[in-house]
Amino acid sequence: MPAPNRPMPVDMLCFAVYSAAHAFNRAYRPLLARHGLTYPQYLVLLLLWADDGQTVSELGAPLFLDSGTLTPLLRRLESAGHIRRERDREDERQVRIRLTGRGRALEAELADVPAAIGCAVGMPAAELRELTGRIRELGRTLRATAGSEMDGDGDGA
Amino acid sequence: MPAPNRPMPVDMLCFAVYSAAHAFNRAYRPLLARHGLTYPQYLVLLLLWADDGQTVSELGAPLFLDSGTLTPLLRRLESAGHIRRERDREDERQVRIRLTGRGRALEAELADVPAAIGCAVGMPAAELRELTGRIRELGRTLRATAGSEMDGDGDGA
DNA sequence: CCTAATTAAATTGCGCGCAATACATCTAAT
DNA sequence: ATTAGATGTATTGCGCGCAATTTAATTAGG
Repeated sequence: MPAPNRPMPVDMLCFAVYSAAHAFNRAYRPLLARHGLTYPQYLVLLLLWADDGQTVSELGAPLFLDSGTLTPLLRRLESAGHIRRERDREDERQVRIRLTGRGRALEAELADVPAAIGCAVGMPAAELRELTGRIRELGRTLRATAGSEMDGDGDGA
Repeated sequence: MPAPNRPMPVDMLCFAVYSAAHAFNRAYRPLLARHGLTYPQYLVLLLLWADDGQTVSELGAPLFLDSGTLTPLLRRLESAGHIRRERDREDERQVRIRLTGRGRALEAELADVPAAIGCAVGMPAAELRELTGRIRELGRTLRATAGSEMDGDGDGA
């Protein structure tokens, strides 16, 4: 009889993605910790530096995060003095997130972070773009399939 | 003067990996939740099905997880009746993790999970292997660079 | 108008993931 | 044997991430 041929984490696409995500988190941690930031907080700041005054939902959409995650995260950014949160005058349901001077100043202080991470990745720009595109496409496919019950006969990623 | 040319999450490799990891988690969730399992718990069970009686450290090594994460996770698997935890007679520092009958039975009950995920990924086997290998290599590179201070001039992944 | 349905945030509860620390056991060196 | 160091787990504290629920504000319908 043939061996069970079980999928092992080390061989699985899902696990490669899972552990690479943790590896990125660990790479960012020392760079961001000296400013008291976490990686998800840094992502939110990137969005705000590009477009200040977004609502919680507008920030959550590109990050695929909801208010359950963002509300406490934003509260921490607020108590650290990086942002302010104010109800929208036009629609009081919404909360607009605005950078403080301190929050804006962080952009310059963290300007070298992308280069440091790029160095840690150690990949030519072209390959980096190509790999990023393939993983983004993977995410899109997974999100598209999610919710619909699955019982096909794929390869066990 | 040129635009600031800020890195945006949507364009970054780290974010593609981050959001793909969450997408996998969401894809696994409904498949595992009916058995009361989480994705990391499923990874541990995969290792145990292949080799029962491993120590906490032996389980943690391939997953890049330490006892701070595994101890409570294993306690939950134990109270769910899937595993037993017993101190090693030879070396009482170590804790050996052994499947119960219930834990072993889960392997058959979850046999269709890999296929369901493979279907959600929707990728030819050859491409799947190639992409898995590239992301694993990315993780290896990041872990190798982690710890050493970085201040090069990469591309901002 | 006034209600019903919708929408935006916030809240609650739980399970990671990890740094830092504590504790027990084992090993080595004297 | 005693002690010092190393090793394996456990504990504590904090910040996500997400499902489920709640609250408040807006919109739509009658």
